[in-house]
Parts: sequence; structure tokens; C-alpha cells
Amino acid sequence: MFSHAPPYLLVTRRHLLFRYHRRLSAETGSGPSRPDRVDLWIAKLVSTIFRLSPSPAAAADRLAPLRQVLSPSVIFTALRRIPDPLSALGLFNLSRTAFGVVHFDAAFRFMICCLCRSGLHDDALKVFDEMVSDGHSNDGPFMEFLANSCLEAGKLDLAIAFFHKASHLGYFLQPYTLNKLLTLLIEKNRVNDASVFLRQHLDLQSLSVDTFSFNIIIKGLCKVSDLDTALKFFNQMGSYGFLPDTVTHNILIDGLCKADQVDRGHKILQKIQLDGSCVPNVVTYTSLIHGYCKIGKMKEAYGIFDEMIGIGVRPSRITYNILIDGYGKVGDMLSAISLYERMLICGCPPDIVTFTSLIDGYCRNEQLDDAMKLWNEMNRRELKPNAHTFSVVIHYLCRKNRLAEARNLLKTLNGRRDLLPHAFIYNPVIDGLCKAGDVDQANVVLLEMEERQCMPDKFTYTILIIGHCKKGRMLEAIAIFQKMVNSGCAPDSITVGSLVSCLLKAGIPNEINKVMLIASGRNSKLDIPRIVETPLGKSMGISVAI
DNA sequence: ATAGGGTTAG
Repeated sequence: MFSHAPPYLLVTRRHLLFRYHRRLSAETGSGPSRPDRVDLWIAKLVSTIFRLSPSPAAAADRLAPLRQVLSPSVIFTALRRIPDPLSALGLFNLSRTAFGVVHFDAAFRFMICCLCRSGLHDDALKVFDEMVSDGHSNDGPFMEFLANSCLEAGKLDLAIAFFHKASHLGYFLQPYTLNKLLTLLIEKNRVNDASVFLRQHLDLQSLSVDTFSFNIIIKGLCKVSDLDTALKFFNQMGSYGFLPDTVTHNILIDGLCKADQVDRGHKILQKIQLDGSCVPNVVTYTSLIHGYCKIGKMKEAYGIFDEMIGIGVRPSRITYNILIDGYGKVGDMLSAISLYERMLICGCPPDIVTFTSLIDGYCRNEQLDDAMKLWNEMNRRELKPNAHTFSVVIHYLCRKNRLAEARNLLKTLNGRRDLLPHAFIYNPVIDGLCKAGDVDQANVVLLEMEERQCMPDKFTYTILIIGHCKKGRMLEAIAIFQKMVNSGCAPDSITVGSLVSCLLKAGIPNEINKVMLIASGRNSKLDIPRIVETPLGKSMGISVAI
């Protein structure tokens, strides 16, 4: 065996053995001590041999002669000299399995941290398991670190597994960490997973939760319209020792309002007003006002507004904005403006949302000139229109066929580097130009939006396809369709149906086959799977009037 | 760390 070893090993062997015997008596094996010069030297050697070995098996062979000096301290030092965490893990495992090294606690932690830092959480958790099975103690902060590292890396399933593991070990991760997990799961639209997870642990009492945990899950369930489960958590909070607070109630009231159960939301407000279990605040009232506005019940909305002022809860800018928008939507611009003036008097300055709602209201009521006056007033107040504002004004200008003004606004928008333009701002202009027969200008606008890195959506493409067809530019229409599919924008039955019926009308049914090939992604030039979101048969069956 | 607002077209 030794005859295959590199020459430097032969030279140093005697000295190494000497060191080993000397250390035996000194080393306790319980923790790292500062490596002395010789340990450091051996560690350098070990890490070098390991890194230069072509395989773990080869490394095992080459390190075998050193087995008597492979102390936990040497390995710990060697590990820190290997920059690649997976290589380090190789040495870590090899020394543990092949040479029986009992790693220091610190070596386990070091290894786990390295793996986490490189995003190798799977491996980190395996090392954690070994650490546990080797009987090392695990303190809370270290477990919190591991859980948080998984969360920050977005490895939510690993985090879930780790929560289970931690509670098996008798450690309950902090509610703060749990709440982060719940929030992330909900963000990733995994509300059900979050709810099942929380429910499981509540039943097993294997988790410490707080009011936030309930609020987060109730909000998530409301978001996916699972009000039954949301109410279940709400009603059971007390039995776990957590009473719903104002935020809990606000979340639930908002959830009910958004599910068109405003009256039920109102009942919750009335209940807390009566039993005083918590104090409703501006958000509570505002959510309810929003609920009533959404269903056009402005009397009821204003009633709540009056009530909150009577009780001494000051409406916020958001409260005013919601009411102003509500009045605009039902066509009551006088009330909208009077609230706007009230804002000014009450020292609650209007913001860009206020103006967007007012402008939208005027536009809906065919008072475009009043809308443009407000646009100017808004600029006078040095409030910058944002994408929403542009969208509203451009939309209505196009509807009134004031395309030149709309295009001017698009130019202004294009000059605003701070705004991310969205296809639906451009679409009405492209639509207007197509309807006016100016397909070439429509294409220019398309170019402008593409220059701003704004991706056309299926509406943009459909508008352009129909526009070209109407001008008899069938081949261009097909080319646009091809481009749409190539870009990964899925046509729907309206897109395909419109194009097909145009081709039929134009008397070139032969082209339909080509379109269907493009749509199905079986076109030889294409390599994009699953393009069409509706079955082709369905698309064919839909007739579209043009 | 959790709660309330404005655009939605072919």
C-alpha cells in the first residue's frame, strides 16, 4: 500500500506517527482547539491530497496511510481549506465513514453553513440528520438559522420538512420563522399547503404560533376565496389561546367584501362594536366602504363614512379615494368632486390615485373635457401621472376617436423611463388606428412598444391580425399570427377564430391549414410546445363576426 | 413580520 503512496508521504510518515501519539493524550475530542502548526500542516496535506484525487475512492486509498493522524481537529482544519463545498462534503463524509472520524460539533455546523451558503440545502439537511444521529446537541439559534436559510433560498418544501424534523426533536421554531414560511407559501400560491401545514401542527400542538400566523393564513385563504376555511381558523383561534385582533377582523371583513358578502362583513363590524372585543379602526371602516362602493351602494358606503367620522375615526386618503372612485363609477361626479374638495379642506392632499379616479369618472360620464382639465390640474399640482392614469385617459380618448391626442400621450409615456408600460395601454391606440384603416401607423405603434421592451399580448396580436385582414393583407395577418406563436404568446379561440373566418371570407381556405399547423405548434420551423390554450376543434367551432 | 385605493381591451 505504502509503495503506491506519493514520495512525500514516505518521507513524513515517521514524524506524523510521532505527532499522533503525542496528541492522543492531549485531545479530548469534544471541541475544536486552535490547530497547532503541525495539525495545520497535516490538514494542508490532507486537503491537498483530497483535492488532487480523481475520485473519493482514490482519495480514500491515498489518505489511508494517514488514518492514524486523521483527528477531528485535522479534518476540521482541512475542511476549511477546501473552497468548493461539495468537495469539502466529500472529505467530511469520507473521513466519517472510511476513517471513523467523529466530527466536532463545529465541523458539522461549518459544513452545514457552507452548503447553505452555496444553495445546497438538500445536502445541508442530510448533514444535519447525521449530526443528530451522531448525538450532537442542537440549539435553537442554529435550527432557526437552518430554517431561515431554506426560506431565503425559496426551498419551501425543505423548510416544511425541517419544521417537522425540528418538532420531532422537541424544538419548536419561533412563530416569526413559521410566519415567514406561511407568507412565502401564500406568495407562491400554495395557500392550501400553508393551511394544511398549519392545521396539522395545530392539531399535534407541535408548533408555536401567534396571532400573526392566524392573520396570515386567513388572509391567504380569503385571497383564494376559501372563506369557509378562513372562518374556521378565525373561529378556532380562541381555543388555541389567541383572540382575533383588529387586523384579523379587517382581513376577514375585506375578504367577505371582496366575495360580495358585504352585509356579512358589516355584521362583523357591528359585532365588535357591540362586544368591544377589539376596536375598529380606519382600515376596518375603509374596507367596508370599499365593499359597498364595489356593488354601487353609495348610500350605504357614505353611511359608514359618516359613522366613522361620528365615532372620531379620521378617514384616510385611501378612504376618500375609494369613495371618489365609487361615485365616479355610478356616474355621480358631483358627489365625487365634493369629496375631493373636502379632502383639500381636511388637509388630506389628493394623490395620483385620487386624480386617476376623478379622471376615470369624468371619462365614463362622457365629460372628456372636464377630465382633461383635471389632467392639467394634476400636472399643476406636480403629481405625475402613472401607468394607470395614462391607461385611463388613452383608453377614453381612443374611444372618442381622438387618436392624435392619444398618440401624443403615448409619446409622453414613452419618454417616461420611470414607468413600465403595459400592453393594454397601447392596445386601444393600435385598435383605433386599425379601425380607422391605418394599419401602417398601427404597426408603427407596435414598433414603439417593442422598443420599450413592452411585450405585445394576445389582444395586441388579435387586433393587428383582424386589422390586416380587413385591409386584405392576409399574408401579413398570417405572419403576425406566426410571430405571436413564436413569441410564446398563446392565441385563444378568438384569435384563431377571427383569422380563420377572415381567410374563409377572403376565399383562401387553403391557408387555414397553414394557420392550424402554426397554432398546433407542429409547424416544422417551430419548436414551441403546447401553444394553443383551447382545443383546436373548439377554436374551429367558434364563428366570429367581422 | 400580518389589514384598506385607481387601468382590464380583441
